[in-house]
Amino acid sequence: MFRFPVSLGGSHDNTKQPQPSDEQHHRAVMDETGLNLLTAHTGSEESMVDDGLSVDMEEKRTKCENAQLREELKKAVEENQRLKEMLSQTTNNFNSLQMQLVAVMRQQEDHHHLAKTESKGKAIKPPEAPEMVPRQFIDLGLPTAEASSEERTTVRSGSPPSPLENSVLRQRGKRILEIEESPETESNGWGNPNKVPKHNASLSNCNVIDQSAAEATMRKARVSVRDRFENPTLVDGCQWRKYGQKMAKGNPCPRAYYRCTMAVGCPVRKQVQRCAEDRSILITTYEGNHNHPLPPAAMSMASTTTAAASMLLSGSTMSGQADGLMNPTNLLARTMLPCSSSMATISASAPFPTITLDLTESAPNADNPANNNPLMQFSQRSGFTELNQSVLPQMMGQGFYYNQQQSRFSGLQMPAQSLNAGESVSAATAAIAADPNFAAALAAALTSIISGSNSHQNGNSNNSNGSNVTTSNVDKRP
DNA sequence: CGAGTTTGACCTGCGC
DNA sequence: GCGCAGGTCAAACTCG
Repeated sequence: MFRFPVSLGGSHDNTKQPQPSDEQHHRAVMDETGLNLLTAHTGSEESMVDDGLSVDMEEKRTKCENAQLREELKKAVEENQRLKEMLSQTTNNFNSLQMQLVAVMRQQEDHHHLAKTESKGKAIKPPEAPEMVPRQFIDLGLPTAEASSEERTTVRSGSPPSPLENSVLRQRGKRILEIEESPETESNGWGNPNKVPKHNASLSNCNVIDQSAAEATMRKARVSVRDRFENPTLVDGCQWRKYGQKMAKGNPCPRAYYRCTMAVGCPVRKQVQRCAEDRSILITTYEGNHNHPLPPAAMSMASTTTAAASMLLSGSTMSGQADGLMNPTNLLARTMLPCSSSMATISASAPFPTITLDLTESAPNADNPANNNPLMQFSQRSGFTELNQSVLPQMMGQGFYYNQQQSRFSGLQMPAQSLNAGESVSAATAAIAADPNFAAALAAALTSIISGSNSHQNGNSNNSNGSNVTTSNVDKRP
């Protein structure tokens, strides 16, 4: 069984182990805001006031502290060892899955080639249905009716290949992605969304228009996070570069604009502004999806915000696609809502659909750092077991990079209140399977858990790992 | 010297 | 059409 005991709740750690990055976090907060915010007291150093104890007493205390530190170190080493084992096992599973994928793709390719060869003898070739399996699984580009997978890849706007995609292509001997920077991409890469070429609308292909609209919608969807700026959760682990600052109307504090610089062409931007009413509150608004894997430190926030964005969109687009249960974002749409009344609000009146995650309010169990992360809250509030508490956040954080690109829009219209644990687990399994990295290992683990603990499972076939490879082809890519 | 920040100018959308 | 506000660009500047 796979267990991921790593807490992704931002930089919080249940074990309260020494965190040398705390100071960096706070400095980063200050840098990020560009607002010269004061940093909070970072040290946990205790008062060293002489209380009159004798030297012996102090020595005893020092020894005691040393023992405690050694104990913590020992625990950390054990934890590290466990993580290493898990990593190697996961890597093995990933490799095997990848090999299977390549085999399937080669089969498909051969089949396709064969069909083409046969059709060459005929004057008119009947329209072919797109190859669904490979694209659904690996092609993160927007599917068009006539574009081949290679074409779709090149159309993509400035997004570097995913590791999986790249590796597959490497194995196919095609390094397409290295030459994918089209002139349009160059000119638009960072381009102002407002500067999206208008001639696009004149393209004859309606799909292109739909895609543009879909992209625009997704691009405009925002997730706003309110948090006190001393909360390191806001330091999301990504690298940001400030590209502008502006005074916003109605707020004496300037708004700073940042873009993600962790990968060339990453479309994610964020705005940081202090709350006008309470200047100790930072409002960070994220926009867009990362096109690169995120560092662990960034997983928590990124998964939270992108999940919220996806939730927002899946609830607003109402596409009615049949892939609802296969979409991990729907899982969040279904799981976050029931518990999000106090921490997440959706604004329909805003210029762009925006969901606000308010992390300033402490949860009842305030001593639990996980409460700062809505996803953690979800996993706890929804009655998930230890498995879910450990696996789900990890899976979400790890998987969203791919998941966002595979299924942007989905149409799950299931009332949030109807969610039950069984469905959650089913959806969780689907979500896991949508992530190429962890599909094999985690889906197997979850399935075994489900079959063991959820005898009342409703028998929904969507929860099985077998069908997950054919995830939605509704959307797919920024 | 390169990377990041600052800041005024510019562009675009929207309401009137 | 005009003005306003939000958002972005890019040259100048700063910093390590």
